[in-house]
Amino acid sequence: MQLAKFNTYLIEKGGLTQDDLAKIEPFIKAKKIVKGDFLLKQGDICSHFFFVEQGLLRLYALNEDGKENILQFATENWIVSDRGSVYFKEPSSYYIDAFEDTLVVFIDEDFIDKVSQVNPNFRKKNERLLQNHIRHLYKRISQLLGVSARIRYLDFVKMHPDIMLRVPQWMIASYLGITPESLSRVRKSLAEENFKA
Amino acid sequence: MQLAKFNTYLIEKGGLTQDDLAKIEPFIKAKKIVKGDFLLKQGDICSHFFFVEQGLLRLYALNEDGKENILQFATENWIVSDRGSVYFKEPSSYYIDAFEDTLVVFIDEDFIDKVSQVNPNFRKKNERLLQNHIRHLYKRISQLLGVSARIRYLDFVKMHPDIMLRVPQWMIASYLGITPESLSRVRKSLAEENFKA
DNA sequence: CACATATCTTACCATAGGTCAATGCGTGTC
DNA sequence: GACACGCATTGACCTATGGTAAGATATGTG
Repeated sequence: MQLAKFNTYLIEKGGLTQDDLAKIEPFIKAKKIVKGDFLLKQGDICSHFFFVEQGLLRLYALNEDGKENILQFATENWIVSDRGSVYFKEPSSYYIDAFEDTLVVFIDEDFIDKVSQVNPNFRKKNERLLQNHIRHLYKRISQLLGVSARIRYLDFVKMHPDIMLRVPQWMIASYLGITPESLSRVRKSLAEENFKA
Repeated sequence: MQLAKFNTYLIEKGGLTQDDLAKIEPFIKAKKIVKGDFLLKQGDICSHFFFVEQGLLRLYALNEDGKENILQFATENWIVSDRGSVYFKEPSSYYIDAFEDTLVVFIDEDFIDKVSQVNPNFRKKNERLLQNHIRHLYKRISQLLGVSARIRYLDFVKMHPDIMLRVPQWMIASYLGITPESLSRVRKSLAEENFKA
């Protein structure tokens, strides 16, 4: 299986060398999953981090009325998981499924330990990635706390133009925390303003 | 300066021994700050993680109309910071200030490296703490996406009864993403229901 | 005590966004 | 072409929450 992106990721973000890569190659497990397949369901204990080599995954929760709240999209080079569930072996509250046929690299805690043995810098690099992830989550919370749906949408378009093109609008609405109808209205009002201007 | 809680934290959460503690003691910097003091302002580069030995800090953003959005409270045994700013040396978008007189332990990147040299397990433990933190942030996002103000409030009361008693209601409203007036109404309606029941 | 300041509540109205139902539109299938 | 399906839009109406302004309450300070 060709895992060009995962290898590049390990080199650029994880600080590994080509030599290191050769050593850890045996530990790498990847699998092709098809659109609609689940990698995690509510109640399961999440066993892996999932790196997207090619395709598109989504992480979401269901609220009491059965409505999906999309917490994250993961396209190429993204890692998605219920990290809490992996680390603390607790049942997850979330679902992860594939919205496109997706080539996924399965990363377990063990893998991180092994890579760290091969290259001790890896743990520190990994820590930086986590800190960066936390930063993004803060930004998202900050937006949800104090920013209108309209602006959140504009921000999403700017930040994730690629995802815009790959998922239906109702998923973006779910990610933004509004209904598809509301998003449609926001888009209409934006379009009208652009026309006037 | 007595740092009983920080020491306990390093032992219990960081996996250090008493011996380790003795070795790193010289690197520990703590400082008493008074109510109203800032540890971080928008535009600054955040230089430390802040461990609260005693007192109460808050992390917040200002939106365009100058309204505060409180991202996090930190009471005893909590660490708060703009981690992105620390790690990537970028200007912060946030403020951190003290709402009570607070004894703060200043932790820099260097400190983490030093402790890791003394006890190599520390880095891995630290990673777990980060993953746990991420889990909480996901929970918060999930709530903001799909849960009413009323339920978010009830959840806050259950999760943080201590903070309830130490900060004014308008700060809790800010943390929940609503106005103080709305929170007042939520509380009223809850009170009425309890009276009926 | 008189006063100032901060917080919380209440009442009234405004608005963003939700709900429901109908319609339209594009694509795939037979 | 005819139909079904998933998605997006629209309109009418509803609800939660926001905005404003006025009191009420509490606490501190001279």
